[in-house]
Amino acid sequence: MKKTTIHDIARELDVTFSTVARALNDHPAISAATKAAVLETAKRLNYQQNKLASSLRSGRTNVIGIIVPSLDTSFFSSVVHGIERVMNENGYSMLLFQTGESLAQEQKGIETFLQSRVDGIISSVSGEVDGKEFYEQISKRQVPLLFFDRAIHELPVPSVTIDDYRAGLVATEHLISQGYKQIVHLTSDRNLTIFKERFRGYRDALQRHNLPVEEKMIYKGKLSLEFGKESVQRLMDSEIPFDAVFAAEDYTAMGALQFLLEKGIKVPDEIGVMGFANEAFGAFVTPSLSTVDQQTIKMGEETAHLFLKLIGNKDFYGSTPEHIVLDPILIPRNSSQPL
Amino acid sequence: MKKTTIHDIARELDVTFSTVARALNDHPAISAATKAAVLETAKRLNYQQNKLASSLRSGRTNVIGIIVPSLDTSFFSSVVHGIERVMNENGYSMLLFQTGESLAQEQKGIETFLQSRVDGIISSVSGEVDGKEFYEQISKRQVPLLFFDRAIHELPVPSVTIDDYRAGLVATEHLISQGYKQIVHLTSDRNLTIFKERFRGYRDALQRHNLPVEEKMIYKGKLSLEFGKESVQRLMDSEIPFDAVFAAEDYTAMGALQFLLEKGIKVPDEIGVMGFANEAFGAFVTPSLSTVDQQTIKMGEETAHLFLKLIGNKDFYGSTPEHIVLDPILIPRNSSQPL
DNA sequence: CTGAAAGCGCTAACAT
DNA sequence: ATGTTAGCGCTTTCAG
Repeated sequence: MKKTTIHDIARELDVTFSTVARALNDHPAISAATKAAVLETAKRLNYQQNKLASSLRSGRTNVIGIIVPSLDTSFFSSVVHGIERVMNENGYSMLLFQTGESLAQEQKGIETFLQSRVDGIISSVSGEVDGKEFYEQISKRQVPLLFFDRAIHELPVPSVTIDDYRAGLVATEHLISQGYKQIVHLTSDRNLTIFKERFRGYRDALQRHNLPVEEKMIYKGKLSLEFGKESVQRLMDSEIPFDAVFAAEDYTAMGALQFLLEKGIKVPDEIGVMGFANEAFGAFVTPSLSTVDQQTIKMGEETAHLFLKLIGNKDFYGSTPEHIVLDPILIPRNSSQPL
Repeated sequence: MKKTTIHDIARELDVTFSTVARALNDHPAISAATKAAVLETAKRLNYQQNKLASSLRSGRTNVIGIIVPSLDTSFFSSVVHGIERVMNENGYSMLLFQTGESLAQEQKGIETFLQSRVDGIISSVSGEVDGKEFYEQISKRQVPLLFFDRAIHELPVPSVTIDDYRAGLVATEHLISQGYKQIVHLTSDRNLTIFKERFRGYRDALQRHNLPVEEKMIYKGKLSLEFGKESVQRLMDSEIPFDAVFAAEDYTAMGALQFLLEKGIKVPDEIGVMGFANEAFGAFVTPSLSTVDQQTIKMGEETAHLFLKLIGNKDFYGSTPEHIVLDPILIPRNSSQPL
């Protein structure tokens, strides 16, 4: 069963294929009668436009490429969910690529997208990317590029992020306002702006309230349940006094929380715990985990909307890039609020 | 800056474009010297193959389309994660489409994929699809199709699922083995095989152990935290005696669990609770939630492997479809195990 | 309102 | 080992 083309429809109706093409694209200069006939025949012959041919000729694919570290993370899958919904409503398809935080994969993804002639690329860069050269291969080709959450700030590229500095600040100030004074910070060892910003917020909050910022209170590692446990274990082993833990990610906070409870320490009365990301489990655990919400779906939607707005510009890289910064939402729960 | 094509490379090197094409595709009949020269020039001119042209001509896109209800669900995003990783390793790109459980969206996704000439479609059908006609538009076009998790069993299409019947059976038998005798089942009102199978397992487990299967113990609704709470509320209001709840999904189980705890009922001592899906929160809540793991990432990987295996066949629809059925893994935790 | 013709960038059969 | 040629199925100018 060969595939139906506009030539087949043309032959049936005894018109030329270019008339058929116009009818199918709802061209104004085609009579209603012809359009109806073409549409009917197309349906009857089970015609499906070949987008490859159409894109090759027109230079537009209506496809965008999305690069994320991993979909097996509620943060990214939720943002992608938001992006896809909006882009889809606006006639775009989405090619998806996971990097697994590897630079080689990121390179492969970009190349694939470029070769597929996507109309734009939306990326949240992996932890291994540093320097701007890497992503310049995209701007050199004049392919529209947007970052979300993890941006490369040296590059004049639009982005949608949350205010991680403010998030770190607000989270820490919340702990301080609850009476905690010796606050440990657990953060990532990856070289990512988001974590540096959260740390800056933590640091500034302490300073603002005349609390010391101490090396021994800051732990870096691979964010995870285990890292949270280990860190608290190490703190206790070295008998460093602390009365609260602010982790840059919820699983890590959860690890800390679990370890504390196992050791019979009362949370939040003796030690307060604060996470980051608003994972689903936070609301369900006991004590419920205080955290910061990143507005994931909104981030995706805003990213898509910004893309749609900018794609109209003839000169994407000529205009100064727009940066949308979403507000983090503090979600105080029981783990950080002693009576 | 016009894009470089094989013609540009050919001109530089004073060969024909077909020599360049061959060199680029590592054709055996091209001298090493020419290949090297072509590769060097390609790199220098920043050449990127145009996959649209190549696919249009060759009839293969190396793109597969994935249809899922929503990425904002840990189950689906996790499976997609597994599919993407494997397909990507094998040179495929992935177009992603979310249906939001809507038939109209599902239709749109299929059409887009067909028009994009994907090499295959992997789908987990939405709750609104019934009958096989819908998906026959794909088989009619001879485009390889695979189902995962939610399949249409009337269609001779390969699939990767878990044994939901067994899962329901094992989960219920576990409850029975723990001494529970009046087990409520909370399930979905959607017309999906997965839920019917879980129910069948529940029913058969009761019958096997000479326990009555009663209408009043079975609640159908939109699976969610709220539905879990409501159902338990209603049970208590109508004073129907029960000693365990088996929900077909973890959030629903969590709702039931929370409501019971709020009412001062001891879980698991007075009432046992069992969920389904092994959501992250289950391990963290108190009491920890017993559940059934669906091997999501493995499901994705198996789906991809099956696809890769079958795509080789010249006659996809000629051979009897292979069905891979994964074993559900019972994860007994505290919510179902009284001392 | 419709037709004719060119060409997007590549693959692949057929030559040489 | 390389060149020639003919499309893949469409969009888009230029004609009429």
